[in-house]
This record gives sequence, structure tokens and C-alpha cells, in this order.
Amino acid sequence: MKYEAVTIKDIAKALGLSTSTVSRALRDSYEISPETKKIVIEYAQQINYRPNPIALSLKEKRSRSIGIIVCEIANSFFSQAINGIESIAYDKGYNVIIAQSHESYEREILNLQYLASRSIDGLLISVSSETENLDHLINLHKRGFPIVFFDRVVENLDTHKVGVDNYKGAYDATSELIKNGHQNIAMLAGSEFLSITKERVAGYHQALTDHKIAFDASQIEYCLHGGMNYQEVENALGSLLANNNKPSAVIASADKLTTNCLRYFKSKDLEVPNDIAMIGFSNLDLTDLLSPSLSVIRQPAYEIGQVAIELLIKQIENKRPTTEFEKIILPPQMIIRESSGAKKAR
Amino acid sequence: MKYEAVTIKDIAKALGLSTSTVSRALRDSYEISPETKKIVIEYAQQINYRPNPIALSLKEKRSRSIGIIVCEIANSFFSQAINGIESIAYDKGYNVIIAQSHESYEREILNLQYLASRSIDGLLISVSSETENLDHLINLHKRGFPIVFFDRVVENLDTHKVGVDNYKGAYDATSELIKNGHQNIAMLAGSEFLSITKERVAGYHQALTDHKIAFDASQIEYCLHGGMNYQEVENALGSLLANNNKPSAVIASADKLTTNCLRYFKSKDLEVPNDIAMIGFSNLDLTDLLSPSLSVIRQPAYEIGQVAIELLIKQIENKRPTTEFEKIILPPQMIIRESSGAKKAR
DNA sequence: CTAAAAACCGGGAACGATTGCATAAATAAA
DNA sequence: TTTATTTATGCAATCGTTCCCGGTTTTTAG
Repeated sequence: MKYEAVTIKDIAKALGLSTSTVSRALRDSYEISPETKKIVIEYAQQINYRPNPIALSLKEKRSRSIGIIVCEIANSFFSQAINGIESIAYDKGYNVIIAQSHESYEREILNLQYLASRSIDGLLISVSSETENLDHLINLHKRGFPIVFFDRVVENLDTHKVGVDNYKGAYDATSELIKNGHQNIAMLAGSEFLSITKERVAGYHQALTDHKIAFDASQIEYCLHGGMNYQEVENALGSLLANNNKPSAVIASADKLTTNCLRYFKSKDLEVPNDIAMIGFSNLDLTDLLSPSLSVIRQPAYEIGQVAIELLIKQIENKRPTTEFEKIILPPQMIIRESSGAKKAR
Repeated sequence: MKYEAVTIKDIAKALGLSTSTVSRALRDSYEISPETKKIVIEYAQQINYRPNPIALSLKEKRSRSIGIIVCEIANSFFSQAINGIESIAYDKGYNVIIAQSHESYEREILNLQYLASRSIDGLLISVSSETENLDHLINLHKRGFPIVFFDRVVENLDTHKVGVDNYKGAYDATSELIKNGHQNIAMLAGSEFLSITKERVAGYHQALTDHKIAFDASQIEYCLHGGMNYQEVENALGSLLANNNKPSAVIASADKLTTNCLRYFKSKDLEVPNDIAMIGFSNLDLTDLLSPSLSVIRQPAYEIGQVAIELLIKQIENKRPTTEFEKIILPPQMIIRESSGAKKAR
């Protein structure tokens, strides 16, 4: 331990100056003569002086660190989004503290308290799938604390929001399956609390309607934990396949849902896409290597992260409180591979 | 912004006490009368007082945050390890700051400077595959700064180290392929700088020797960036397959290497395991869904993270400088699936 | 040659919390 | 009653940095 860093005082003492002069010299103040500046800066460099960020935080009442809350970092979408966030944050001198909710409302609140106590300057959050009550976020927001939602945005809170066009993603996916001859298309949806789920369901619904296919509510199964545990997906698919109106294709509306759906079909020896076709939202970068290769709706995760952090930093560094909030919607990308293949005659 | 937190001063003023009394009352000092304590504690609770961690850090010269440097968080092994790290760290009141080297030596140094400037109390690092020179770490270590290496440990530095038995993992994998009738087994290895690569190569070598198969150095190709870019893997496999002594099986010694190897075989229309068999180190949890399903050597990533952070915190909280360092080796797990299947007559 | 204006630098308070020391009052012992 | 001891509280320094407020030169203007 005992990792004694060199301070501005050490420099002052060594050079026979006052701390204020040293401080000003290092910050290139006009009040300091060029010669003094030169001496101070050179000496500081020589002994490898680094300003203490903690002392600065205390003085400036900001920590230059921002909090991120996601459900899981071991999820392609989020790890990509975090990469996007970091790429900008580090450039602007912010560091990020990452917390995981593991899709639990309770842990989300705990995380938030924790981050708040670490005095972060702002928050980037994609709410847990259990999150229905928003009081914990509303409280902070009311006190002017900067919050930006990404991906899983919420409705009743006026802040910056960044996500994809979920409606379009689901609409396109559904249309693709219909184009391939499927009439009975089920939806394996995420948590009903999430607006992204609602939007995806709406896109699915509309595509059916536009193609003159009757909408059947029993063709939708919601997974509260977004497919985090396999059991949940197993139950959902079990009841979808037991439907009178047995589906010939499935849309999975989240990363984990997609892979667990495929896993389920494998375990039941259902051949994709012949026995049942599928297409899913996923940001995995090896969906091309799966068996069969997966048709997916991919979200621009990296860009979402970048846009979100930019909005957040802009809000943090704003002198006046922000009143105009932006909602930015990026387009999803559909990649067609084998799993959504045309339904063959049997 | 103006997110004004309540301080100990506010309490003191409101209650007509001094800040020292309030501080002591909140820390339950014996010097404060029970009545005063009660008043202070109740009022603090009422106005939701939280001690300012930054002020504390400044005073106590510790930030209660630890740094993690890994190559990529979007890598199953590392995201699982980070989960393990967090599970312990948060319990003990530490937060973690994650930085990614993206397998670049240069960025690793930048990250280290950054983390040091954020005055972390300790460091958990899995070095980049480019890292050969260790001066940046040696400097810190000499000054008594707590560092724990995990997974990619280095040799010439006396610190705590946590990893898996790479030798055994590679030995078992090689033996499995030999058992399945393969005599020409190539190795797609990671960076030559990394000790884990050396250990894996050694395990592979020994297994060949033990089975009376001649070792051929041209059957090994090293990938400096550990498979981060596909190009690298493409070149390596290209030259392995162009060998006179053409391999009938390949061992991939890292996560990205494994998946990119499979991707290469697909692109060349090589059927696995009939045209060429493979087994790889991987912590992906959908290797069972790949086509073919992959035989893998899996590392206990979560546990590695947990053990590493425990050692680090122990060292941080030690009064006296640590002199005895531990090296903990956990066992890998071999999961046999289709890709390593017996070689069929053609 | 004097007065005003730059130019340059130091003292010390402040940020929020802890803590050794001093001090006051209250109680106990002599 | 006087002295010693305990009890309860306050003062002030400290951590590293910035910045307001002065102060002392030196330069410039009249």
C-alpha cells in the first residue's frame, strides 16, 4: 500500500513557490510569468505529477463518472452498447461504473442507491424487465439529476431516450415470415412491462393486419425475465405449440429469447425452418454459425450507446437545466438467413 | 444540475451541534451521549443523509474502487469473470471500473494511466495479447500497489495470480482427438507472448509425445491478436491446411479463435468433424447450438473472478505489505460434443 | 517624477468528513 | 470543600485543489 502520490504542495515546496502559484502555472493562468510556468511545468513533468481527481471532485462537486445500469453485460447487445458508451466517455474524460440488475427490480433499486452514493454525475439506464414502478427514477429526475434511457426506455418520464424502431423491426420480421408462406405466426415476447415489448408486439400485429391475417392474442406469450432462465422460455413455447392454432413460425423478441427458442426446438427435435421457422431479435455475432443459421433483427447497439452518452454528457455539462428532451430512434437491420426459410410442403 | 446533497454541516446547523459531534454520533462513538445520538441519527435518517464518498476518499486516501483491465467485455469468458468479480466486490463495498485494452499494448498502458489517475485502490488485470514488456506494471508493483493477475498471468512479476490449468486443458483436448483417431493435429494458438499460450502449447506437445506422435512445429500457428480479427485466423488456418503434413484436426486455444476457426471451415465448405475435426477453448454458452455442436474446454470464469477479487481485497486491506503471493490454478472442464468426433474413413 | 496600471505572486478559505486535543460541566473521591 | 476523574461536546487541522482577495513589484502614462 502506501502509494504516496506527489501533490501540488510538494512542487510548491521544492520550488519555493506557493501552492496557488503552482496551481495557476499548471492551469496556464495569465497571472503567471512565462518563466515561472516553464519551471513549474517542467518540474511537474519530471516528477510525474498527476492532479488528484478525488480532490478535484470534492471541490468541483462532480465526479466525472457516470453510472450504467443494464440487466447483463454478458449479453451481446449490452456489451456492444457499453463499448459505444466507453468510446465516447473516455474521450471526454468520464469514466463509467457498470452495474447489473440481472432483470431484477430489487437489484435495480439497490444499484441505483449504490451509484448515487458514489456520486455519479449522470445515469444511463436500460431498465430491468421487472421494472414497472418508476418511483426510484422519478425521484432523481425531479431533483434535476441527468438520466438517459437507452434501448428499454420508459414512457412516463420526460428525459432523453435512445432506442431502435422496434415497431419496424417486428413488422419487417413478421412480413418476411408471411412472405415465406407462414400464416400462423407466434410471438415469443419479452416482459409486458417494457415499452419495447409493446412496440414489437404492435409491429407484429400491424404486419398481420396489413396482410389480412387475423390476430390471435393466444399466439403471444410474454416472458417476464426476458428469457434469462430457460424454464420460462420452455413454458412459453410449450403453450404456444399446444395451441389449436399451432404456429408454423415464431418471432423471438430478444437476444436470450432467440437463442433459448432455438435451444428448445433442438431439444424437441423440431427442425428449423422445416418443422417451424423462426426469426429473432439478436445482436450475437455468431448467429451465422448456428444450426440453422439464424435470420435476425439486429440493433445498432454501438451507435445507441454512443448517442446515449453524448446526450447525457451534453445534459451534464449544460449550465441551465435541460427542458427539451430528445427521443432518438435508430433503424434496425434485418439479416435473412436459413431459419426463416420458406415453409415447405410436407 | 444542482443536485445538492445534504451534508454533515446541515445536520449540525439544524440541530445546534458541531460537525464533530454529528460525525461521532453517526459513527456511534462512545463519547456521545445516547440522547444526542438518538436525535442526530433520527434527523439524519429523516433528511436522508448519505456520507459523501468523495470527501471520505480524500481523507482516507483510498477510493474503495478497483480497476479491471481486460481485452474485451464482449467476450464470454471475461463477462463471466467480471460477474464473479462484481458479486464479491459490491458485497465488500468496492466498486469496479472496467477498461478494455482491445488486445492493444498501447491501450493497456493508456488504461492503466487512466485508472491510476482515478486513484483506484487495486488492479485486476488480464494482459493484452500484445503485452510483452511489463514495465508499466512493474513500476506500480514496486511501489507496493496491489495487483492481481487473472487468466492471462505473467511470469516475471511476484503477485497473486489466478488462472486455470491450461496445460491440462490442452492435454485433455489433444488426447481426445488422438483417441478419435487423429494423428495430424494442428494448433491454432494465441499470442506467443502470453504464458497461457505457452502452457497450452506445452500440454498439446506433451499429449502428442505421450501418444508417440512426432511433434511438428509447423503444425502450430500463433495469432498475435488472439483471433480478434478474422483475417489473422484466416491466414493462420490457410497456412496450416497448406502444410504437407495436412492436419485432420485442429485445437483452437481461445474463445475468438474457436468461433473464427469454425467460421473459416464453413466458408471453405469443410465439414466438421468429417473433413476436419476441432475442439476449442471457449466459454460461450451456446456452443451446443452451433453447427456442428462444439466440443470445448471451458474455464470456470465466474470462480476465477471471485478468487481474484478476494485476493486483491485481502491485499488492499492488509496493514503490512504483502510478501507471500499465491498462485491459484483451477481445473478446466472438457465438454465433448460433435466437432471432435471420430475421423471417418473417406 | 509621480500616479496609475499592469504584471506577478502569496495567504487563506472552501469542498465534506474524521479525529486528536482542549474544554466545560458533572460526578466521584479524598 | 477541594481535587481528581469522567462525560460530553467543540475547535481546528487535515486530505489536494481551486480561487477570491490582497499585496508588491515593475512598467507605462501624464
